[in-house]
Order: sequence, then C-alpha cells, then structure tokens
Amino acid sequence: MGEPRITERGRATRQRIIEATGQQILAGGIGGTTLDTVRAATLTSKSQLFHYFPGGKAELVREVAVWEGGELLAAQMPFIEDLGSWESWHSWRDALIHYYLGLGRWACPIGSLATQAAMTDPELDAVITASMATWLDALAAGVVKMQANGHVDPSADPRRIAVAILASIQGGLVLSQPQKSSWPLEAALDTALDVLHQSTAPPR
Amino acid sequence: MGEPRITERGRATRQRIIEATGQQILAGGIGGTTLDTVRAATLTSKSQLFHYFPGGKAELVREVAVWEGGELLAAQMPFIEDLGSWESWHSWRDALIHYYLGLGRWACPIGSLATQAAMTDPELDAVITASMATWLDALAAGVVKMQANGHVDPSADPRRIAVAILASIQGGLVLSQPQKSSWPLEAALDTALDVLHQSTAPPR
DNA sequence: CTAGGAATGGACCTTGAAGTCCAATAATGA
DNA sequence: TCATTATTGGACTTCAAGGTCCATTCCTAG
Repeated sequence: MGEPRITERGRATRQRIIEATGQQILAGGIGGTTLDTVRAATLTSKSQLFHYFPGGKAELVREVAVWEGGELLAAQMPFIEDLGSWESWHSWRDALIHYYLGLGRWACPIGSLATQAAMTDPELDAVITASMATWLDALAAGVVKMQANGHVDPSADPRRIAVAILASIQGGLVLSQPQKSSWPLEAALDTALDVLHQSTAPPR
Repeated sequence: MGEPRITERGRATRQRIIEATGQQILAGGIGGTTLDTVRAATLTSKSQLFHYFPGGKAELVREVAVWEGGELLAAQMPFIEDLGSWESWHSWRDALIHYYLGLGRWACPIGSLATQAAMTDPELDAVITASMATWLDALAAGVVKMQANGHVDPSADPRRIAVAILASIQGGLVLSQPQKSSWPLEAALDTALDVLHQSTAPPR
C-alpha cells in the first residue's frame, strides 16, 4: 500500500485548489465557501476535490490553513528571523502591513480561521495553534535579541511582549475590517512597538 | 395594521431564545448553531422562532448581536462611564476580565461575530460596527478625561490610544482561546494600558 | 363568559451542499 | 508499444437545515 505517486500536473491542480479555497475563505468565510464554488473557480470536478483531499472539506480547509500559515511567515522574511535591531523591527512591521494590504481585505487568514472554526474542528485548531505558536516564538526570539543587544530592558518578559505585539496585530485587524482602512492596525501595532522602545518591564 | 401586542410571556420566550442562541454561537459559532438546536435548548417550536424572528436565522443572529453588545457594555458599568482616574481604569479592566471569565470561554461575543459574518450579512455588520464604535467612543472619552485631569499627555490622540486598547482586548482574546487561559488577554491589555501610564504621544 | 388575538406544537416542504461512484482520458514507466 | 496508474468529468445520492403552514391551546379584554 504505497502512497499514490503524484505527478507534477496533479500537484499543480492540488495547489490551485488550495489557493482558490484560501481566497474564498478570506472573502466569505468557511461557511461562505462551498465545494461547488471552489470547483467552479478552479475548473475542476467534484472527484478531483476528493481525490486530492479524501477527508473532504474539513481536510481541504486544514491544508489551506497550513499553506496560509506558511505564506504569512514567508511574507515576514527575512526580517522575522532577525529582529535584532530597530531597523529590522521597522522593516518587519512594513512587510507585514504590506502583506495584509496585498490580501485586499483587512483580515488575517490565520486569525480569522482561529475564531471561525477552532471549536468545530480540533485538528484545524491544532494547525492554527501551531502556526500562532511559531509566530509567537519568532517574535519572542527577536525581543530576546534586543535584550542581548542592550536595546531592551533585560528584566522584561519576552513572551509577554511578544503576546502583546501579536495581539495588537490580530485585534488591529479586527478593528480595521469595518473601517476598511489600515489605520487601526497600524495604530495598534505601532503603539505596541512603542512599548518595546520604552523598554519597560511590566509594573503589574 | 398595528404591531401585534406582545404579552409578558411572549417577551420572556423571545428573550430565552436570544440568550440560548447567544450561548450556542459563542460555543460553536454561527455555523455550528442551528434553529433545531436552539429549539431544543429553549423547549420551543419552529413556529415560535419565526413568530418572534420573522426574518429567520439572520434576524435572530442580529438580535443576539444587539443583546450581546448591551451585555458587554453593561458589564463594564459603571467604570466605562468614568475612566477619569487610574483607579477607574483599573476597576474597568478588572470588570472586563471578569465578564469574559464569566462567559466560560475566552472569546468576545462581539469580536468573534465580527470576523464570522461581517462579509456575509451587511445588516449584521452594521450592528457589530455600531457596537464597536460605541465601545471605542467610551474609551476615547475616558482618555480625554485623563488628559483633562492632567494624567495623560494632552498631545496624544485619544482615538488612537482607544483603538490600541480595544485591539489589545480583541487580539488578546484571539490568543487566549487556544491557550485556554486569560494570560494572553491580560498581558496584552495591561501592556496597552501601560502606554496610557507613560503618557506617550506616538513618535511615528 | 366569550370572542379574538397571541402563543405554541409539529408535520411538511425545499434547497443547497457534502459526499459517492463509475466511466473515460491522459500520462508514465517498463 | 502496452499495461498500469494518476487524473479528470459529471451524474447521482443523501442529508441536514432553513423555512412554510395550519391546527390547537392559552390568555386577555370587553
């Protein structure tokens, strides 16, 4: 019972399905995305969807989450791997905003999935959680570097700062959506980054 | 064609439906909430649901949003109307955390609805947006009071600070959900409030 | 006490979307 | 070339969930 060999053509079709589904989920949510609309958008047939995603819609959505997580991280490269200087943080911040801008919609592919389906599908929840954890780790590592370089108070908790920054991104996007503008996101994120500048250890 | 007179009994049933639906949406999202499960939970019949909400599920969800918005605001009373002193902010913060704790799940009834159905239902979107705006206004008014009382730098933009705080709440909840703990929410919110303490005008 | 309207019960209809199945075609490797 | 397997097409089935309808019961005002 070997894995079915997959050809280049098949791989491309599979990828096309994932990306189209990602688009539709971002535009209309999981509920607003049906296998039929995906099929239409990708010029595929029902059997193909289940050929590449035997687990049906649930598996497809999970694969979308995995892929979106990768895209999100890739969009922050190479700065997310540095974050050891103010310039690096600034570049990272710009790259992130630019990524969300490119999506054409003020929403986080990962964050919105988190609120939509965490309780419904435990496996999807695991994917989302892992993606968030990776992201959080990267930010925390950056804070540690800043501390090592003497730019940030060494007594501050890196994970706590990282959480605050990540939360400002997610929350900023929630508020940006109705405003159809990036300003809430930018305001929230920049405010969170100011905290880093001020090198404060939390008083509470 | 006068409005149908509504009796006390009817009003109670209607309210029971709204609250049960709110519970289910919080637990399983809009997609995970069906009229049948609501009917079962409220010991009502299909006809009652449509009797009180002729617009069907969409109208019911909207009414839930309105009600949840009211509850959320009420939970922050009376502090949200003050916010003119550090003690007031602190009490407000505690009341808010306590409210979310009482929900038994780390999610915002309003914020999660925002991500779930903004694009699907414009009318629901309007309700959510209005609720957020009210909340934001209250926080901004508090910041203005703090400035008037000489506790915060008068050159700071109150709405910007309010957005940062609200974003930290929404984002903190997004991160708290997978952790099943309040600490991300508290970390994010407290960090945002620190900014207020430091009376900083945004440098960017 | 009684008529009319509110409240309720529940069977029934309809639709949309997930998922199944089998046949046909294209590619690949021996 | 040819057998095998991946890929594709699309009809068909199933079922959950929203929504309709009408009969029945309960309440209230006059």
